[in-house]
Amino acid sequence: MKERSKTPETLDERAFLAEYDASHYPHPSVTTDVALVTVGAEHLRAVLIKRTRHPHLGEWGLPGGFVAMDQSLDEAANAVLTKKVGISGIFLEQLYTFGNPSRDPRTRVLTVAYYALVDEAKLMSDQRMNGGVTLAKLHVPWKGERGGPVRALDEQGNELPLAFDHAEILGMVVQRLRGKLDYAAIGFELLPRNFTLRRLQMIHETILGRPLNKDSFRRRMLASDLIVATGKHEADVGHRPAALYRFKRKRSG
Amino acid sequence: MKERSKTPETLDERAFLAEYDASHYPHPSVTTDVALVTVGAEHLRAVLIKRTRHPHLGEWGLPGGFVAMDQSLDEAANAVLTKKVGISGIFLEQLYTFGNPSRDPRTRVLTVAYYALVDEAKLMSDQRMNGGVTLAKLHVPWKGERGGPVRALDEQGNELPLAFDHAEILGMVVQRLRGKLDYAAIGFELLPRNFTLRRLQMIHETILGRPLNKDSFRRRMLASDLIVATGKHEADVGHRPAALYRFKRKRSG
DNA sequence: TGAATAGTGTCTATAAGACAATATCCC
DNA sequence: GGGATATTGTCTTATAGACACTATTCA
Repeated sequence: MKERSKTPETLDERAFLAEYDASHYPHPSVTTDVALVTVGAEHLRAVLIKRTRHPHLGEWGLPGGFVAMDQSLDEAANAVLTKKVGISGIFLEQLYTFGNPSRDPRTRVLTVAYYALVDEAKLMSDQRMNGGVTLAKLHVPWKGERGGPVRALDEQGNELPLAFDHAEILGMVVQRLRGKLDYAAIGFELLPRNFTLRRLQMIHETILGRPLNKDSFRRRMLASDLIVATGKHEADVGHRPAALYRFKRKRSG
Repeated sequence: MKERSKTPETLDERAFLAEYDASHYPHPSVTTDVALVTVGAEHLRAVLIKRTRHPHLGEWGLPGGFVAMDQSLDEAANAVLTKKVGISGIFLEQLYTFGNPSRDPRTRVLTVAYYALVDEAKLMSDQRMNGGVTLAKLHVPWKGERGGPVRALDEQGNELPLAFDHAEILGMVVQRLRGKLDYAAIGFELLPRNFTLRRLQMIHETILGRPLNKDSFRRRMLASDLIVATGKHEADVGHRPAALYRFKRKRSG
């Protein structure tokens, strides 16, 4: 540390201030928005909150909040989940940072977007979906990993207008999920602890938006070393009960 | 639109201000850092600039700069390339946003990291690598897509100490490149317009850090519909000259 | 001609898709 | 037993890796 003071003290200070004095520049506001995604029977779904303030009052937006000065981005995203949705301890990963200068009409607001994954049963178990909070169905108007905005629909299939650039953010979430599905263990984040291969396949099909070959899917999963048979089986299903599997957490070594 | 004004005007204004008045909160500084990467004979390489200011004076950092209030993040990253390295019109993509509160000892500084890819010949053609700017060799101490920081070395193999969290950023660049290589056309960004299959394979091998099967690589590339034979061949190579190929830009449809 | 790498052809192993047959549960 | 889905097994096809062989250039 001491070697650095070879440079004259005055220069050090001048240089230092030139870069760090925040008040020299106006700074953008920084928020984090979290797309909390789950997979229902037929659709990808995301938690949306009805805006009670301008701008985009009455439209639907992702849960979000400002990043505090002493908070890491991950902490800020976790805080959004806890405070706005009342859920924690789930898969959460940074997605992308959206910074178009005109994305918020008030002032310059960057948002560091995250996405979170959760089993639908866990999400619905508590009374989280009350007035102003909904679990919208996502309609993806493109195939494969092409990308682009998605639409949000309510139970009746009515369009829920999305605030800001949140349709883009949700679109990128779908794109990311489709891309990661093959090589990352994200399907399991959307299922309860024990699950059948059929349920897992349905998760994959819903994310990808296309049917998968059953034989091949089963073989790949069983060969993947990602899941273990629990020895248990379904019950009360009206047909031969399927074996229940569990996600094998990555080897501790 | 008129329905919204059911809410009293005063509430509108109060709500509006509560969210938008920037001065209510201190805001973090936001910079963008760009990892400009190329592939040399044996190594991945990245452009580094020697810091002439505190903190981390004398260490090496990625080219970077503040994001201006009227600039999109992409524009800010492009401006960094133009102003700090004197290059433009190359592949540039957002990587990740780093926001650990202690990553910069001065004040809270988020950085939206980008990575850019360029053909080594194009980079070296001009006199860009002068005092304080170097094209460091990257040493990746992990295999596959595990991730983690990488080290920067000069021509003699001496360690170039990296400032801030730039070793992590470069590590994530390598991770991203390895992940995208199979399904995205990024290899071509690192080559001149015309190239041989062998050169393309070397690019892939350098990025992945492992040898690839020649027959299989050639077959995959020729079947991929991503490249076209130009009809031309190498010259003056001391052995049978290889056919030159060109990247086929995505169909305009 | 020899060194060196490009390019072709063939064989084998592996994984995916298709399909048929059998198993097991609830009603 | 009948309905419904699980699970197993076999066959076919596509792709990757291995290897042998031929082709072409410069020195």
